[in-house]
Amino acid sequence: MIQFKNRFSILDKMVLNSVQRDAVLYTGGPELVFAGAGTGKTRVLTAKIAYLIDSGIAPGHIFAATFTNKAAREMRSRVESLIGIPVNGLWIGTFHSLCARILRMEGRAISYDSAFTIYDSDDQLSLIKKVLKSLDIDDRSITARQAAGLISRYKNRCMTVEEVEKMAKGFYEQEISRIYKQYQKLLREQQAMDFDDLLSNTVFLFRHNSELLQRYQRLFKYVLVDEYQDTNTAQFLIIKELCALHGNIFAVGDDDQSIYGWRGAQIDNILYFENVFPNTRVFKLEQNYRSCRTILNFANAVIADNEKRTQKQLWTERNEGEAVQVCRYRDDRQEALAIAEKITNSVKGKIRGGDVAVLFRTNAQSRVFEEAFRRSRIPYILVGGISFYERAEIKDCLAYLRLLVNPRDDLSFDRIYNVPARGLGEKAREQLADYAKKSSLSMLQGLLNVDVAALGSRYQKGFSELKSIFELLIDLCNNGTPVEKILNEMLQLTGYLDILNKEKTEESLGRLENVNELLNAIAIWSRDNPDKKLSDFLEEVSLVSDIDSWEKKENAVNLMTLHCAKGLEFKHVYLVGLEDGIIPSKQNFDDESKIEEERRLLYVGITRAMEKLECSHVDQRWRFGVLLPGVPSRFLQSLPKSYFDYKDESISFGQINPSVEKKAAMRSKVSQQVQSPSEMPGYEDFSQETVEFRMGQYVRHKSYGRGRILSISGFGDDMKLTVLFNDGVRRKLMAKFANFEN
DNA sequence: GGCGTAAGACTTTTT
DNA sequence: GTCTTACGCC
Repeated sequence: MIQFKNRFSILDKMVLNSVQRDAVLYTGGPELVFAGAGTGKTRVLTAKIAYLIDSGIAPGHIFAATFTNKAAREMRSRVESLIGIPVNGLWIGTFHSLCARILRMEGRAISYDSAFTIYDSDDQLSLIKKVLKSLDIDDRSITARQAAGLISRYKNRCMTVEEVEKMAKGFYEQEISRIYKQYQKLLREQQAMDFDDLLSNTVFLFRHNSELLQRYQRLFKYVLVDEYQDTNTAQFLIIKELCALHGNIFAVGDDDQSIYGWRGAQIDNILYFENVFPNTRVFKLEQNYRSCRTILNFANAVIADNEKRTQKQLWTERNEGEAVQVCRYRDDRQEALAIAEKITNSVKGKIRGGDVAVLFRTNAQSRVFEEAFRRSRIPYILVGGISFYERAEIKDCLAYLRLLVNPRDDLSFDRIYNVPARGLGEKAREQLADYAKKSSLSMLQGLLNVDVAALGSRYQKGFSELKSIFELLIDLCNNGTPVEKILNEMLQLTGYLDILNKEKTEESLGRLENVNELLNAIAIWSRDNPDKKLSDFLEEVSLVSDIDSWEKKENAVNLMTLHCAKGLEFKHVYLVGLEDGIIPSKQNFDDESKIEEERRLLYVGITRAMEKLECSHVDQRWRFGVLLPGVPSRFLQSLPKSYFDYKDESISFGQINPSVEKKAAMRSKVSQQVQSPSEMPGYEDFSQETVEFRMGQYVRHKSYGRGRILSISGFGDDMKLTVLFNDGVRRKLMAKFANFEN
């Protein structure tokens, strides 16, 4: 029995309302906290952990699952500042990272050793493509993507290969089950797990090793779960097993913010929580501290249209606030330009760029905004898109490092055996693969074992080069050489750096910079984590999300998807592209439960706003290079007009919204400080380059001479220019390295 | 076996 | 409009 004393010492440090306080203090078994948007969910969760530790439960006995690493990091540091001591042993992190930790220690029970590799979705897709080829399945009948989706669904429900095999009906399902079987076999052989495996393998591990399960049941005296509405079946099973003995589960969530159904999340987990955990005590946090009344009413009205939800109504003591605006624009370009202008006017007042967010349904929508912001010289941060660790050159580097930790990772071997090119192609690979298969070795193990001459004289040079590189790197690794030194050595030995250096195209310079950035990141990481190993670094890298590295910058406007925005708040929010087919997404038209999820997504977006909310839709939108017509989202159309002010801005040509302009002009006159963009504070935050290029512009390059810009593509750091030089050669340059002379 | 060009697909959201 | 893949030439 746990003794709870010092009841109030910790609580006194936190300002909690009475429901929050009751939720924190309750320790009588299963507990479910419905925490509406902005009702202080994180505060309660943090207080709960601090309270448990203060009551005598060692941090190492607490298991707390959050939705992002960022949330985990923040929560850990808040708990530490509350109780005043470090909580090193605390198990806090995403489900994926917590499971990875368990699997690294216990994987032997399911034939995985502690050095297994984590495959991201790209790797997963590559491996499935390989499987399709080996099973001779035409990728026009089943695409790798489809197979990946279905396999992921099986795994999310913790269905084993055998179970799927048994229930597969019809040709299609049987084919998928064949793919699943072969895919799992390859993963096992290569000692690799995909994201779903981290969860499902943990379930399988517990399922087949009751002693081990009991050990963890005793270890974790308290289980806390954030964002419970977004848990999938595998996560649910893990939780259920872990608290089967004591029932000490504390789940926090909001069914109205369940937006990951497409990833296997079961909203039923939260809705039927009380059926699964008997004698559950339910708390409902309904007082919202974030948004003003107009916004909250708007949000309540939108979500009220959903059938499948628990009854609740957010309320606030905050002021009425400005009316919610719904704007109609002519097309997405006008939408972006108009919003850029509105933001420009806002930042002339007391609003900073960092207080503002533009939220959209799909990543593709960010482009027009980037363009408009560049034009208006508004600093911005784009969250998501192609992440650093997905870039080809970074994945090459990581593949080398992965192989040093796990030599059985054939997928990584495939990636790099001829990178940089050393004359080894498909034929060469087959030679080595034959040998490896005969000797039951992985590709790299085979290479290290084989007499290279036996693989054919044509490939001897390439293979012996690769072999000696790895022999050297493995030596360094065994000597405990710092990771950045190993990577640096790899870059030198393989000639990767030389090739990039020689190439001198502006694109290669970009790649070079990325590689250097990786070296720096590793060096910093090693310094901060002196007792961690290369394998730890690789794991952290595999499990980072886009939002994990996001930091609010004072002056930079935030651009992100609605999914990314969950859990965040901004003074001003622009919800853009509210058209039927975008939100709700066309692909979810068929199913009412999916429509409800889309409505929740909109609800999540709305409830991010504190003071000002503008929703917008356009008549026409550029997609795939053509203009497509659009109608306002059904979610807007079903709303009584009393909840918002409607503005048709599609009719205004040229200068947009003169009334806003006039007001802003008046305000700046009063305050006597008109800021030109270049004097904007924190302008150095503006990573997006200050130089602007136009099509047709004449430029002079230090080595290529004079030329004319033919086309511009991409934005920010990725902006590329196609320039026709006077020597008649067309060259593609990275704008940020172009360094033109005047 | 490497490199360039052309056709095709593609956009939901992400640990 | 952009990215990936396939194919043909060197």
